[in-house]
Amino acid sequence: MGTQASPRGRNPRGQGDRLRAEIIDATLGLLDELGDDQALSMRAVARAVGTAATSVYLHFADRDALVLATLRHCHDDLMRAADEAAAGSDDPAEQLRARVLVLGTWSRRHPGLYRVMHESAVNRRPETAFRSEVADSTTAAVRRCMDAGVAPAGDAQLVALDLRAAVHGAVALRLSQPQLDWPPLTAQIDRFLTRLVGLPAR
Amino acid sequence: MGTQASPRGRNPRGQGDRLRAEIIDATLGLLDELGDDQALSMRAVARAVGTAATSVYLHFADRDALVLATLRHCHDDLMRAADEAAAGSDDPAEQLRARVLVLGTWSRRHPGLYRVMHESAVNRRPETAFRSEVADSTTAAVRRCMDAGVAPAGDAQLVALDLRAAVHGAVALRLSQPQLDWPPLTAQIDRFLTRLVGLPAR
DNA sequence: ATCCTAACTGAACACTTGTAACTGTACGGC
DNA sequence: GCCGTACAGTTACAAGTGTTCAGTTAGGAT
Repeated sequence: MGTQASPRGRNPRGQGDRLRAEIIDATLGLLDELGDDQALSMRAVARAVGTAATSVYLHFADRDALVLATLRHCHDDLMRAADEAAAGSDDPAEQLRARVLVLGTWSRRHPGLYRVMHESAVNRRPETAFRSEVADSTTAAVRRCMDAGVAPAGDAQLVALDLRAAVHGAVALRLSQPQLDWPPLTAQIDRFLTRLVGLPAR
Repeated sequence: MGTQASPRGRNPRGQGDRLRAEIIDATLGLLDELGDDQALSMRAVARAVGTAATSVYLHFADRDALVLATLRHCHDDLMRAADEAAAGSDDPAEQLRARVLVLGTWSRRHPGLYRVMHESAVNRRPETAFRSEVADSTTAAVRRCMDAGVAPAGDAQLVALDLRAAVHGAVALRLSQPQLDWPPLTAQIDRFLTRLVGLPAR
């Protein structure tokens, strides 16, 4: 329980940011366990890092700032994963599929973090505008499919919204009731790609 | 702020359960405001009812029991609304549509409660098995569409799951970022009914 | 008028929380 | 040798939490 890290030594002069990185890292872990940003306590973060509770305030103004910074970190990681997955193919359809599947695999690897990113009250604050990047990249991928003719022409933004909603719903249902046994997510996502976007069946 | 109800008088002899109903009612209101069952405090409930904090324990063993009872109440209300809506038509397609639309309108009327019902950690407990009733009723409605020939035959359970996921996703996205302006939910649900279930376009 | 008991209350325990104010400590330059 | 400063820890406070326990009231039966 008392996941007290080894008594950390002080950082050398120029590297005061090292503690900052450790704090964000610990916060990522805690948020993933908790699945709720409101349940995160500064003291728990400090305990996990092995530092004094007040030392967190040297790098983050308050709890909200810490959560926000951590979620931004999280978001960048998710975006990078999506971009990397899409880079594996030249086919726009495969790129869209890869991009969407990343959401599924990422949510399985970091269930709590996925929940915090999508359900937390922080999303209602303007500082989390970065979240729209994921939406925009999906819309762009859908549009490329239409332009390439692998998907019927249409309102890319609306189609992308339908796809995002469906995929998020599929993921969210699985996260909220993990004790049930769900049919494979990948097949469900493929159905969404076929029926909502109009990609050819695999 | 101090939503202190009028100093309530004691209930007559046989009607001790009246306080129980008032407590559940207050809890419904608080959970809808908070959108998170972990943020609910027994003292806040007591304040809202206008009673002593300890009196809550006369009717509920602990906080979890109170939340569970409240969610069960909530669920019954949702099911009744869906059944009533479906009773308005004889066409299985219209019945399915009405049933699904109820989820949308209910979520708009009780955003916080919808979130608690779908996102709360209580869902991972076996006592919330009643949640599957909503899923089952949707599956049955889909199957009736297939049997009546208004939807192409197929795996009703799988189709219903796709539909539920999509609708829940559409609702959840809107709830988690209400500051964005979303296209109409009804039209989106109709697209889902057409493309995922195969109902004729309206 | 008495008593029983259902219905309810107040005070208290043993915490946890965010955060401000203060107090060190060791390293690099002088 | 000295000292400023970047980096950190200690102490403390006021507020809040779930829950328990020992009462206290009042309505109905005797």
